[in-house]
Amino acid sequence: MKPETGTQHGSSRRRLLNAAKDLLWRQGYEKTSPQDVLTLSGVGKGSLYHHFPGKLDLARAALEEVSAELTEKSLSLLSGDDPPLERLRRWLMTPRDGLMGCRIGRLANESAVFEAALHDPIADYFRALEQRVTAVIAEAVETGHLPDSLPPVETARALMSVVQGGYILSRVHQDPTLCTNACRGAMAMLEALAGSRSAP
Amino acid sequence: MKPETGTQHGSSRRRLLNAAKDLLWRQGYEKTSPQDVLTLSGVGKGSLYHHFPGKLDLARAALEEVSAELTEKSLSLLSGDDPPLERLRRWLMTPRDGLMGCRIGRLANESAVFEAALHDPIADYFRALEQRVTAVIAEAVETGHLPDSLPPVETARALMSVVQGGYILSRVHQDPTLCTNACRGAMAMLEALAGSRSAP
DNA sequence: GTCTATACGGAGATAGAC
DNA sequence: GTCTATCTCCGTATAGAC
Repeated sequence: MKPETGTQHGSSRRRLLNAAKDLLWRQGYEKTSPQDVLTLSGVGKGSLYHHFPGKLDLARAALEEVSAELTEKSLSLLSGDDPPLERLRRWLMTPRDGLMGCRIGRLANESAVFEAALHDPIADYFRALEQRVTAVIAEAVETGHLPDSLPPVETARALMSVVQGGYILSRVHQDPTLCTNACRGAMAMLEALAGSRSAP
Repeated sequence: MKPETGTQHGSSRRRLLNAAKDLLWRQGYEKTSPQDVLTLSGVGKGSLYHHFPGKLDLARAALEEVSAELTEKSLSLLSGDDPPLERLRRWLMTPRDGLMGCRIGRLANESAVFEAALHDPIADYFRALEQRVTAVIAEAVETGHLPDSLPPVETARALMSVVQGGYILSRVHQDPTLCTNACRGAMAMLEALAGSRSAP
């Protein structure tokens, strides 16, 4: 295991990355200044520009780590020997901090993301997640757990959107339960679809 | 009709508001500088601070207009004499510019929104929309167009989240069709639920 | 009401000592 | 490698002339 996990321990490079990951989550890219990262990490300005060419490169390195972590966690939730609907529920209903937002999706509206180097780690996460969710839905359809009128890819995108949009509802109303609530609504739809499957 | 609609026409106050509405949509609040607004509107700095105490107040006034416009448009799409599912479809599948994002929801992740004066117009829109979508879903359930295992509020929040999250998918992959795609997925779920209703 | 000129702080980065 | 001092530019706002 790596002992260099906290914001205040490990090499300067590691502390910068950990601080950047934290601040990118809490404030986003544009709102996070190099000074913020230095203050949180307890590192001097010289170290930052020694290890990274600039703010953008630090953010990219941080986001690559976040993307990998999130991908592993999400795919893990969607894996297992249990029925596909159960796996979907485990992913959809996993506890989320609605007020913080998705560590990756949170950045979607920043210009830097739209144009520059931050795009890749962000898109990678969404791509990997979409593939897996689509596969699980397809499996549910094939095994008769969901009606075959459901298009797997579109349905997967709808479910991913529920999660991302749920964060937005939580932020807008400053109510951490709304994200979970939206996911529960989507889960209710899936269950109703599963229930209806065995009728005819 | 009001002739003062464009960015380059009307009084200075109106031009400032129109420019601010445009830039808040395209860049968000934090990224938009007073100078940006002045350049786009063709107005001088003095006029801005004559009509508004500062950037925040200008943004709030602009967002109040956007919120009202969006509320009227959305509620209108959800109104009519046709069946509730048809109204839901009209709202869900209305054309959207995925790359631009929701003019209101786009701001959810900005700190200023979380803490300050911009909160009210944003929350107002989401509140009004949620009420209406919930009502239409409840009507669909009561009239037998959707199964009564669907909780109307949670389902409404899920559908609103699909729209908001769809914008995020579009932004992340820089593909304007993904937002529509996610909405289509949600619509497919609703239709499958409606279809299953008449079976037993 | 509208403009230009000016002020001040902080963002982002560099220089160079240690 | 890490630090402090320094630099430049821009975001935000004020002052005061017209």
